[in-house]
Amino acid sequence: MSYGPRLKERKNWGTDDSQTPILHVDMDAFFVSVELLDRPDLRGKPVVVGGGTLRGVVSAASYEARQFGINSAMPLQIAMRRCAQLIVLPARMSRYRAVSEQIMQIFSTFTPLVEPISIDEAFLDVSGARKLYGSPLQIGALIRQEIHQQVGVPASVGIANTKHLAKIASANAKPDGMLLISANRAEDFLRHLPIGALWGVGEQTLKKLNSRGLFTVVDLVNLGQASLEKIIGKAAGAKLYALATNQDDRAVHPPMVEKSISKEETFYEPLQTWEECCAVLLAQSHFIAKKLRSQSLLARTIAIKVRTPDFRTKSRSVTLATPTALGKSIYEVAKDLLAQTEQWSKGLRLLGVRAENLVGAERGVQADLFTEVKEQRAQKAAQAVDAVQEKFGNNFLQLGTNMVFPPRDNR
DNA sequence: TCTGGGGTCCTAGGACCC
DNA sequence: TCTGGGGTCCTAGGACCC
Repeated sequence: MSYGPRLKERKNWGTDDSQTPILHVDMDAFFVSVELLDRPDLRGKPVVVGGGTLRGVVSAASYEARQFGINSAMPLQIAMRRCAQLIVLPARMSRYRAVSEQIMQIFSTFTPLVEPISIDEAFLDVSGARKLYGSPLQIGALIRQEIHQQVGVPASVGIANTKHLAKIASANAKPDGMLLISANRAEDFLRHLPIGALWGVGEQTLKKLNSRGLFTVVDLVNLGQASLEKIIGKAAGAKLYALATNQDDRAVHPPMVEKSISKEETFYEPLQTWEECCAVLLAQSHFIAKKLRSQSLLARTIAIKVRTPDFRTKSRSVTLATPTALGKSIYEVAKDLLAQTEQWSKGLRLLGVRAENLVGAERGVQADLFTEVKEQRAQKAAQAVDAVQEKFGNNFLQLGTNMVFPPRDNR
């Protein structure tokens, strides 16, 4: 594979980059690319990174794997069926995060206006970098070069006058390319795209629009905003119409604070008993509490999510009088919510907890923290009991209010 | 073919207040 | 007593993105 600056030749959407200050930089098959850094022997082979269990899905697929019809979000079982020699690697998130930080660091040497939108992509506004580094096109080429030399993974760059178009441009530049869409060619470029290429159009929206004979962006433009709003709702309609006509004045800005924190797990064997469910909720509640405190946040609303073996999903939530960042409080609330659903008795394929309505922690957090320390001691005690139990058999033990039972793996 | 986990945003109905 | 209208908050569920 060849790296370095190169402009996609297959389509020419202008060479005038004077009005296109927005770059969207997107790594190609990021997780796989990072794995290949550590496993060069796997280059050129069909490789995917995917969830560790049989219920997992493909997180990233090498271009060789894609030739077998394998895509991200595809169930692993199907992917393996499509390609017998498929190499499946488990995800190593901490490694990907480290590489991601390295890449974001490179971005920040070109402009302070960097907005990461996931682990492997970001928007950059380079309007202020012209004098130092050249035109957007030149900056795009430099960024690709830097990422290649310093990190060694391929990156694609889209350059346009709006965020939305820059994002679509980078998608069209893949793999390992760069695409500029000049401002005066923007609407022309959009018109020919299938509706599904627009950001925010998923399977459901596409089905709705296709069933009404709408297939390309120009169909949406001709339909008009009012009619579109009637089909897919007011907010979604207005948004989609704006994108279809390249009206997108969102600025590139540094990331906002998180609005929710959640932890959920899917179980190969559905959870069957109340005790199992509670144990999962307890661990998840503590995980969330820790994360809340590390960001000095309190949750006003606690929600749980359950999914039954027939893939039906339910949620329950409650808003507290006093916001909390305390594992025990979150757990108690989550347990009550679970009791309300009565879904757990049917067996749970998925169970999760979410903290929403986050507010900055001010006074009163100290007391919470102290309680948490006591709680950690209690957990250590519980672990000790677990150890004893592992030695002496599978009878349930009662310890204070915590039901202790053998870990899943032992059954 | 059988569907992860982390998020964001929107809708619609009901409660409540003035 | 038999019933308005606007605003805000809460809850459940759905669509979407990476």
